[in-house]
This record gives sequence, C-alpha cells and structure tokens, in this order.
Amino acid sequence: MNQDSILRALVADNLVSDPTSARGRLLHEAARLFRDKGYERTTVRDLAAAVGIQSGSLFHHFRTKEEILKAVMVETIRLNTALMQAAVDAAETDRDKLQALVRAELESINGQTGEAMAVLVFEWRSLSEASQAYVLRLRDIYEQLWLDVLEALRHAGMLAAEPFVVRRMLTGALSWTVTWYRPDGGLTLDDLTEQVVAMMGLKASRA
Amino acid sequence: MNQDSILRALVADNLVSDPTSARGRLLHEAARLFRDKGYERTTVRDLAAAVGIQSGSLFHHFRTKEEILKAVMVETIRLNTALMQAAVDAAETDRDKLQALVRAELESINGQTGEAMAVLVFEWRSLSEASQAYVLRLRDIYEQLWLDVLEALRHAGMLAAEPFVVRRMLTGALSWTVTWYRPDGGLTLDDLTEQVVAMMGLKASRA
DNA sequence: CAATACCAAGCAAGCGCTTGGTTTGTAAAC
DNA sequence: GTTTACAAACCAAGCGCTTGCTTGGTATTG
Repeated sequence: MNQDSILRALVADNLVSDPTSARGRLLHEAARLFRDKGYERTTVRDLAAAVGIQSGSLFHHFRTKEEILKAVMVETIRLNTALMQAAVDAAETDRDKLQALVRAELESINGQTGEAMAVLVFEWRSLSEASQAYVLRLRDIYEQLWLDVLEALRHAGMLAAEPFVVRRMLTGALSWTVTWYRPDGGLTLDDLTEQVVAMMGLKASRA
Repeated sequence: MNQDSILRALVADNLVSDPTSARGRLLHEAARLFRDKGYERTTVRDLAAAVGIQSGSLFHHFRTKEEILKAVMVETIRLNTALMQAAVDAAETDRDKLQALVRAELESINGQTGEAMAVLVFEWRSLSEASQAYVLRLRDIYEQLWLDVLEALRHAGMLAAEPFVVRRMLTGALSWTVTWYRPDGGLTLDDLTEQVVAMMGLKASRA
C-alpha cells in the first residue's frame, strides 16, 4: 500500500474528498488560508475567491464556515491515521516502528498535508465544542498507534520515561517543526528523524 | 535574586508594568482572554468588561487592540528572560543548568505567566509584521541562553543531537505542555522536568 | 486648575450568511 | 438527435449584526 493507493481507498469510501473535486479543492485552499492567516482572519470571501466563486456560493457546499474548518481537520486525521497505520505495519522492530512513526508524522506536518496539520494544531479553539469532541474521538485512534509502540519500548527497558509523557512531548516537538523547518535548509526529513530518535537516547533492549 | 525581586527590578526600570496598576491588570486579563478565546475572538468590549470599564476607555491606555497583544508578549518575554538568566546563574554544572532551564520554562508556561506564554505561542500570527520583528529580537536573547548551555553539553559529548535542533524540539515539547499538563493530575512540575531530562538521555561527560 | 481617567453614544467598515433568480451538466423521452 | 426535465452549481445583491475605534463631554486626583 503506497500513499496514493491509501488515499484512493479513503476517497472510494467517502471518508476523504477527492482532491480534484470542487469540495476537495476548496478544502485544500481553506487549509492553506487558515494556516497562513488563521481561521478568524480568513473571510468566506477569501475562501470563495481562492476557488473562483462568489462568497454566497460557498454555502451551497457547506452550511457554515465552521463546517469547512471541521472538514479540513476530520479528513486530515483520517488520511494520516491510515498513513501511520501503514508505516507501523511495514516496520519490523519496535525501534523501527517508532522511527517510522516519527518519520511519518514529520512527513505529514511538513509535506503534502502540512497546511492542514498546522490548522489542526493552531486552530483547535475555533472549533465548536461539539466538533471538538468529534475530532477528539478520531484523534484517540491515531494516538493509540503511538502509545502501543512506546509501551512496547518501555516494557523492553529501552525508554527512560513514561510513554504518555513521551508521546505528548513528541507531539509538541514534531508539531513545532512546522514553524521553523524548511526542506531547503540543508536538513532533510530523514536527517531530522535521525536527530529526534538520537535525542531520545533509546537504550539497548534488555531482552 | 528571587522571583519577586526580579519582577520589582523590571517594574522599576519601566520594562514591565506593575501588576497592581490599571495597565498591569488589563494586560493580565488580556492574556487570559487571548489564551481562552484567541485574540481575534476577544473583542475590545470583552477586554474592557474584564477590568470594569467601557470599551472606549481602553483607547486611553492603548492606541490599538494590537498594541495590547504586543505589550502582553513583550513584557512576558522580558520577565521570563530575566527569570531564566537567574536560573542559569544559580546552577553549577551544565547538566544542572539545562535542568534549571527546563524547570524554569515549564514554570513560566504552566505557572503565573502561563496565560501570556500561551498567547506568545498561539497568537503569533495576529501580530503585525513590525511587531513580530520587534518581539523576535527580544526572543533571540532568550534563545541564546539555551543555546549556550546546549552547546557546552554537546562539546562535552553528552548530547547526541545538534543543539539548535534540540532547542527547537524542546521549545515545541515544553510549549505543548500548556495544552495537556494540569498540576492536579498527579504529576508535579518537578516530575515533569525529570522525565524530560531523562527522555533526552544525556550521556556521561567525556571530561 | 490642569492632567489623567473615564463614560455614553455612535460611526464606518467588515463580517457570516440569506435570498431569489440564472446558468450548466446530464440523461431520459420522444 | 433534438427536446424536455430537473437538480446541482453558481451569481448578484444585500440584510442584520458586530467589530475596532472616535468623539465630546464629565468626574477624579494631585
């Protein structure tokens, strides 16, 4: 399963919008605008202009502006959960699984879905409470992928801190790369992955 | 130099507003509101109501709403830079200095100045470019404190990754605690500091 | 008696969203 | 293979409300 086929499978199940459809293009532009200017500073007129329609026509596709924000977040989580799952499945050892997760999350934050991931981090409070609860449930699935791997490492004596603390620190550290990492800065995502794993100082397995 | 005397010195030099003055109280309330609802969602009427005056009266103290956001950020950085400097100076070894910095930053994020620190992280884009540039210069001083310590550790062979990468990861990891850490959750800031330092897996000095 | 701090009222602009009507794509009916 | 039918997609206009900020005047304080 490569990235493209994972995306296609989700589109087929109607869990993610086809990027070439009107809805898909709007969500992509919305993610970019929300990241660049913030949700509140982005007007429905901005969103409409970005896809070349009138502001009123937006409401043919979405009932409210907030629904657009929610859709950006929901679809992003769905896609990345599937990508993460594939990354974990493809790795052999727990250490490799962790490295694969770090690499995949860095990719999701700084690659194709980067705009949407930044929105997920920085525009959280602009979601209504009901939407927050919904997105949170999706996020839990995603987080469990991490915790399973970290707990295995902890159990093997390779991890010096509590898995849930480690995961939260990693969430912050990796999310934050969106504010400073630039692929043309002489540091590849592989380099970065290596540095992160090195920094964590995993010990040799007791087993 | 304890924390109170550091604050008093800054107030005396007019670098930070007296927390008991009208301006100081407004900035404190503004930080709280900006963190809770975001800068854009917080209206000047909200701000005025929080200190018990009319919205128009705000503009006697600040020329624009953005100036309030800028003041929150500037004063917070000034205070925390001074606190950090004191923490570093008080520690002996480089390892202890790092631990002191981690502890101090966790304190600043989750303690008294927590609201303002969260604003600094999440409301950055709401600042005008001119203000961003100004705040960035102040931040550089603060960051250099960290880099000096991390470079010393690296030089001693205790650090497995590049200092500037480590600092950026730490910035993200520690900032992120504001979204999940609760002091009443059975984990003290000391515990957390310990876990962070443990997670980094500092090696024994070569010296 | 001047400066500082505030109030009451409201303006101009921009906001999300609605409305009534027109175009466009598609596919069956003839 | 043209006509008819109809929904989806869109436009032009603008409504009602909120926003940051201004104005002219009044207390309060040293």
